[in-house]
Amino acid sequence: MNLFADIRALVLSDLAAMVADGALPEGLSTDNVAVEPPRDAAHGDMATNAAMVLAKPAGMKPRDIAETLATRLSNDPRVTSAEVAGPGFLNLRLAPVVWQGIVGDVLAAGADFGRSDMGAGKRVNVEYVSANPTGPLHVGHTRGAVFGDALASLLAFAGHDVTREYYINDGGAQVDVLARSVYLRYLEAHGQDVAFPDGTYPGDYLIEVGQALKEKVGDRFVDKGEQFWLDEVRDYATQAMMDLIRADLKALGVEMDVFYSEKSLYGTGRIEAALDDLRSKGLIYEGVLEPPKGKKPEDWEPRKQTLFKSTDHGDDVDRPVMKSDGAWTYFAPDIAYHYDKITRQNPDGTVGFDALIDVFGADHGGYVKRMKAAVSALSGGTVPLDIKLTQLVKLFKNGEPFKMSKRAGTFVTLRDVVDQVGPGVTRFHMLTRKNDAPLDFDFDKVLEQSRENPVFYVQYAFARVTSVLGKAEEAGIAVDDGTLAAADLSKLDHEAELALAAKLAEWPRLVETAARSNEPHRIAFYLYDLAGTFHGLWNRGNDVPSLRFLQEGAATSQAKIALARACAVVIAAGLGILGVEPAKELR
RNA sequence: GGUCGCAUAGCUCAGCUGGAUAGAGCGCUGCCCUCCGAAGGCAGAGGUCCCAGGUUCGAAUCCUGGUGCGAUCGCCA
Repeated sequence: MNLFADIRALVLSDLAAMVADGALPEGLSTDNVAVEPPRDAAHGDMATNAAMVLAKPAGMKPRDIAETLATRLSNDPRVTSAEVAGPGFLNLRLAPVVWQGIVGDVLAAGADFGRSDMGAGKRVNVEYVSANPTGPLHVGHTRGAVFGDALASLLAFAGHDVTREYYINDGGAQVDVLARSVYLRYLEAHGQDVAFPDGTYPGDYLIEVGQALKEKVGDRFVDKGEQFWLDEVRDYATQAMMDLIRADLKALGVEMDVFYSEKSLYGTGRIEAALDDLRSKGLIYEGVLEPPKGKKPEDWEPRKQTLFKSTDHGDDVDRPVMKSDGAWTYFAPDIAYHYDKITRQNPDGTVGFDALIDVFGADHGGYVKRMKAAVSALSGGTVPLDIKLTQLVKLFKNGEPFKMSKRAGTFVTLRDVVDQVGPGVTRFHMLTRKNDAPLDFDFDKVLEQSRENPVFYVQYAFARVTSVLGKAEEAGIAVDDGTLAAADLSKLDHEAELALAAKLAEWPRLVETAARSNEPHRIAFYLYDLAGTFHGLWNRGNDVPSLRFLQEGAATSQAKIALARACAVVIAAGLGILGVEPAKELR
């Protein structure tokens, strides 16, 4: 199904034949032989570097290898020409029937076109969002949520067995702060005048939580010491916040497989177990850390702490797992959590995951090395952990920067964004940048209907196809996918039509490269590119009537419409990975 | 000071894990609708891929050292 892989296989089999003939020495590695689309389409449809890769180990001139290989490749019916170019590139041109076949392939496979078994069922855990349960999700979380979700879908599409997971930070001091803040709102609900001192959360979203708490417990906690209510209020508040966050995620179309509680690690011996594992490897010790180089913190003083020897696994300094007062640092439960990911008993009897991915905000960048060190140590280096950082989202309104301030109550929540522009636009736009590049989000521009706006441009292509299908049906032409797949695709003989089919042929390959690098944004860019090619063909129909999708005869129409429909199928598949609903019409 | 990330056209950004003459959108210049598929399309100008070395058939891409911007740096998660 992946045309590039097919042609690569052809190249490899011809190389093997050359070895059998004595035209090449035995034992050459062909791992680096690539078959790729050439950067410049004028060079042909595909190019291979085989001759250049093999020249040195074979002790031969690249052009000599290329000449022989070219002759062999030309014998394949799919190849219409094979030319040696430059230092030893081999440029291939493929027969129209190959491209026409792609259209049939797409229609036959439908939404599964491009699905890959590259992942070979490997179990991958993608952890994302993991926002503190202290309030609604804001824009920053939104980007992480969109990115993680699209990445998870991408990996699943590429043949991985994916688990989407959210780590609830319900064990640290911040949920105590939450509890105290809710308690204040609770007193307020009882008619008391309350002030919110520094270190509490004054957000309005807690008002109704305080109200609800009042309805639940009455005046039982009023004017009582913290020891009487903290645990219960904390549990109640955390629960309420997680409900809020779940609803936020749902509004965005994100659904997690697992919510994992940090709190569940405490008092159950699981943190101790994880650290024992490290201790047994000689990686836990008591010690005093050096002060940070350069500017010394004002209040720095040497302290003896329990440390994890993360420097043995690539970190720069060892990291504390226990504070000087004997309490765990935040790092300790994180270690235990990742230990759980590695050793977890799965329902199907397997243990743990083959690979872990964490999606963090950029402000957690300093945390990457120690987390990788921990996973490397715990798994004995067998489970790779990739950590993707998502950069800042800069908000704009009408081109003007939109300042956020938690204190002034002008911070923008996920709900604000989704309610204003919709989940689809939000998701697509958030994926129009690499994860490690800052992202501009302009509330007005993302809704603009122009080529400048990739979301619109891609949706518009899909809508145009839908419109063509509708017109065809009105004209009495059958356009169901089965009929279209069986159409006489040899009628697609124009260079512009074949170019569009060739663009479709890139999709399976793109899925694999995007998945390999954990970069879902590539899907968005591809879709924009594909939409551009489609719109280009559509517009050439203005000047060249034979390029229009609706033609006089039903048979010709069906062939042309098959191409359009194939575009729509791939667009829908791509949007599906991004979590965006294709639009049948635009208003 | 350490660490991580980023640096590509006037602007915003891609660049398919090392390939050929580095791409797209916006902006700019010039074309294309009395109607039939123009919320669009075609063509053109525009580049020291931050700098200096290195690796090799070949570097925007990999390595080393710089420069600039951002994030972060032991009892906050």
